[in-house]
Parts: sequence; C-alpha cells; structure tokens
Amino acid sequence: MNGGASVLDAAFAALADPTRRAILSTLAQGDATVSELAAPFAMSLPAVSKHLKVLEASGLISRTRSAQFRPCHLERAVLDEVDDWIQEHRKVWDERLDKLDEHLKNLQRGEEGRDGK
Amino acid sequence: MNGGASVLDAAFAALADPTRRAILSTLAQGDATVSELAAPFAMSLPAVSKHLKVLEASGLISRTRSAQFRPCHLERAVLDEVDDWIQEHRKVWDERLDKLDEHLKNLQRGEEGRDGK
DNA sequence: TAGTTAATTAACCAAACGGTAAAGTAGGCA
DNA sequence: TGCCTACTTTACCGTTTGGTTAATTAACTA
Repeated sequence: MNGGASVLDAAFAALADPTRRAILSTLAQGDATVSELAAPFAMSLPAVSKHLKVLEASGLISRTRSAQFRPCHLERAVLDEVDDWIQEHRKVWDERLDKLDEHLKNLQRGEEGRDGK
Repeated sequence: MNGGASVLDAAFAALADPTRRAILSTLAQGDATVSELAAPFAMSLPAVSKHLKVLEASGLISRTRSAQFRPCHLERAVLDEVDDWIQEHRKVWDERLDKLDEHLKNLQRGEEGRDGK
C-alpha cells in the first residue's frame, strides 16, 4: 500500500523551511540564479546554496549551468507527489468524517466502541 | 503577501517524518489510542508519544482524555492549509509553464534574457 | 596572464530531532 | 490500600539541520 515514501520524506522536509518555500515562490515566477534568489534574505550566499542543494536533492528544483551562473528551475513531479499524498488522505478523512457523522446520527451517543482490530 | 507561515512550518515538518505520516494514515481510519498507534512500529512508547506531541503541536491532530486513554483525533484545518499552499503554487507554476511554452513558440530560440528586475 | 564575479566546498558551531531507558503521573480495579 | 494499565516526562545520546566564515573552483573580462 506504500510504494517508496522517501521522496515524500525529502519533499516535506524541504517544504518545512520558510526560506525554501520563499525560494520556491520566487522560482514560480521564473528561473533565477543563486544570487538573485539570495538577494531578499538576510543570509549568506552559502546558506542559500545549501537550501538549494536540499531543494535539488528533494527533486523540487533542478539546476543547469549557464556560464558562471547556475539558474534554478522548478520541477513539477515531486510537488505533484506531495499533492497526491495530501489528496489521498483528505479523501479518506472526508469519507471517514461522513461515516462518523452518519454514525453519530444513528447512535446519538458515545458507545465507546472504536471498531477494534 | 504572506500572513503567518509558522503553521506551515510546523505542518510540513510534522509531515516530513514517515512514522508520523503512517500515524496519520492509521488515524484517517478512525481515532485511536497511543498504544494502538504505537503497535505497528518497532519503537518505544515514548518515541510515539513524542511524535504525537509534534503532530498535536502542528495542529494536525488533537487529543482528548477518556479514562487513562488519550484517544487521538485528526483535525482537517491544518491539512487544508497545507493543501492551499500547494494548490496556490501549482497554479502559478502551471501559468508560468504555459507562458514559457508560448514564449518559446514565439521566440523559438534562447534570447538569453531573463526578465531582469 | 591577472583579476573579478558566481557559486560551491570545507570546517565549524549551536540548536533541533529522533531515539532510548528510567522515573513519574493518572485513572481503573481488587 | 495497593497494584496494574496507559501514558508522559525527564535526562541523555548521536545525528541532522541551518547558519557562519574562509578557502576553492569555474568562467568571463581586461
């Protein structure tokens, strides 16, 4: 039921940092170089470089070379996987809440019985 | 443009751990106690307890008391916020890719000019 | 060739993380 | 009252994370 979660590990971990999310937001408006991405932050270049390495390792971005620049580029696939996980769980969640709602309407009180294994 | 990101910080960080995602999956099928949630894992009770504390702090779950049990319960709101962030970025992403596509069709070559600030 | 710009790598540090074992707390139950 | 059950809290430990500065690599430019 669970085929390869390490992508999600890295993706969620990458998304957990506000600096990295801001970088992704910037990048959503177009490719950018490391210096350009670093500009808005009160943070050294190497720090941003590390964030980009994390993002690249997660697969959320890719980097190419253009002379001495390393333009960064967003990649959709991993964000799609993250979205898939969330949608899947929201679905089950919803169904479950519907059932619970129905259940409550039927019982109208706490029978205490979670459906044991 | 960015009002309060700390919820996302905590939520993404919480989701970054596979054990915690598994706990959420279990919980999606119904509320459960700490011991029940811990059962599938080769991990001590305190470890699971910590994970639950992280999940609770992120707002992804809530916990009540029922005698000596602490049944855990999924909360939708935060997952919805996470979903919102992702949808927002997928949207911009898509628009941008569409524009790029169009742009490429118009130019058919690398004019090298990123639209500078 | 020497110098400048762009970015990464290396070494280091403090704080956070994920786990442990052991002790403490709180609520049934005999 | 005293014990069992269900959990949490408290050290403690090794690893990872996010940042720093300094040194290095790579490519353009004079």
